Amino acid sequence: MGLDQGRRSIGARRNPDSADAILDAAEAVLVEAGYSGFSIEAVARRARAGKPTIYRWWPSKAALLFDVYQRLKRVDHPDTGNLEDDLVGFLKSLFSHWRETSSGSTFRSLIAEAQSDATVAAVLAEYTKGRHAHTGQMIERAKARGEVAADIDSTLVADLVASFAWTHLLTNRLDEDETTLRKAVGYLLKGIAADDAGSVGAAAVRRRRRRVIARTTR
Amino acid sequence: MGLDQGRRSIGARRNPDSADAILDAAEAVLVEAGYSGFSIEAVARRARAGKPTIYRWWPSKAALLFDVYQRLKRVDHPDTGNLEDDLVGFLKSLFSHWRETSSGSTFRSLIAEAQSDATVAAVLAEYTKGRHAHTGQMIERAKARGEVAADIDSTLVADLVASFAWTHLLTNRLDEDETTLRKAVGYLLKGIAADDAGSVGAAAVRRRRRRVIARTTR
DNA sequence: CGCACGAAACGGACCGTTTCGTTTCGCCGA
DNA sequence: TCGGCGAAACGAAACGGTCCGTTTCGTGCG
Repeated sequence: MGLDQGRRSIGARRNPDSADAILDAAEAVLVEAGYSGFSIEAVARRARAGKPTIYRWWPSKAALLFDVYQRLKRVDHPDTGNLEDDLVGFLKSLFSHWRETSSGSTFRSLIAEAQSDATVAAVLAEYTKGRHAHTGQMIERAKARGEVAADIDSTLVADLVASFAWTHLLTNRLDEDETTLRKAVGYLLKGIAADDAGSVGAAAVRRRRRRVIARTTR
Repeated sequence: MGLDQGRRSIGARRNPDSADAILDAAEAVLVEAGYSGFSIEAVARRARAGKPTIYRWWPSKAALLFDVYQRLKRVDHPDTGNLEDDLVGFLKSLFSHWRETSSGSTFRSLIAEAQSDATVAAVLAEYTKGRHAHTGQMIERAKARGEVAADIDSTLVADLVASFAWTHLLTNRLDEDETTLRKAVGYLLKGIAADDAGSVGAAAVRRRRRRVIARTTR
């Protein structure tokens, strides 16, 4: 299910060039004019496309934003064998991706849009649920290694991590330095650590950690 | 400093009835039509007021929202002598206040508005900084009691708690049950606990806790 | 022919501002 | 103390402008 459900799919022969031009233009407008300047008319002007063409394929502004975001999305969910490094790495990757591509503004706009459109809110909720699953897996892996207590609610922990990320995005604090990130993750991690993995053992775990090639999710 | 800085202040004799009617109308419109239906024209119609009257006193939609919010704001920062209860109580109070008054929709709208208006973002940032101070004091009190480790960054912890609250507001999850709240707070708390206040000692602390009349901040 | 396209124009909503004529209120002089 | 005058805030209406989402047109391509 998605925001673009309204698109005609039977017998449609959409012009791919046109669609790309529109997505390119949407991205450009968002970067140059910001969310407040992001209108279908502006995108159409920029893409030298007609408004009906946009409306034919994207039922709403949010659907267009969503496609722009998904075209850009590329975030690491590292697997280093150590949860702290995994989480800090994930957040660093996410923040820099949000900062350095138009993906940050796009996602901010989507969240803002969701505040006035229940449909967008629903799609965004489902989407983030899927995202949380990836983070949850990082925590489950740590649980399997005995790094994290077995009775920990990994969904809730993933939610806490995501909350941290969202708030930093929304309040324009994506430039947070690694020290602060590590401190925040550290507080949380100590709170969910397995009882036999005290602060002494943690150093041992870190020494033991495998360096695994980061997995990149689409 | 505020969003309403533009108001005339010298020799102004604003009609208080009119101002109240406008704030009442703004609140009503927000509740009945939601953020997407919240327009200056709609508020003016509802208040049987002229648009210029609104623009005379509030330079922007956000300034009006901000005044509506501040008129409603009333959240407990409890002091029970136990940080977990303080934080859970604070969150419960905040969530129910957001849920049961128009204050939640108003704050959501403000956050959304901040995504497209840098001025609003700045004011909101300063406002939340002030709010965080209250939460920070709860943590500092716990630090003084020896409940929390001395080297903990209470600002960062307050930030984490606020992130949790914001995200729940923005994703329409203000109905979170106390168990989940307590679990989330618990994870964080164990992470920042003083070393000599292990999970065994925590129960003792809880038994020892003072029940203090909750302080209500404006 | 069928269909997607760009362009143009539609009615409608809201923006922020300007121009009206009216009402309210503070001040000041009688 | 009281009456009146002027300033200021008011509601209503209308302005030009932008954007909405839709409709209509002529064009071009398969």
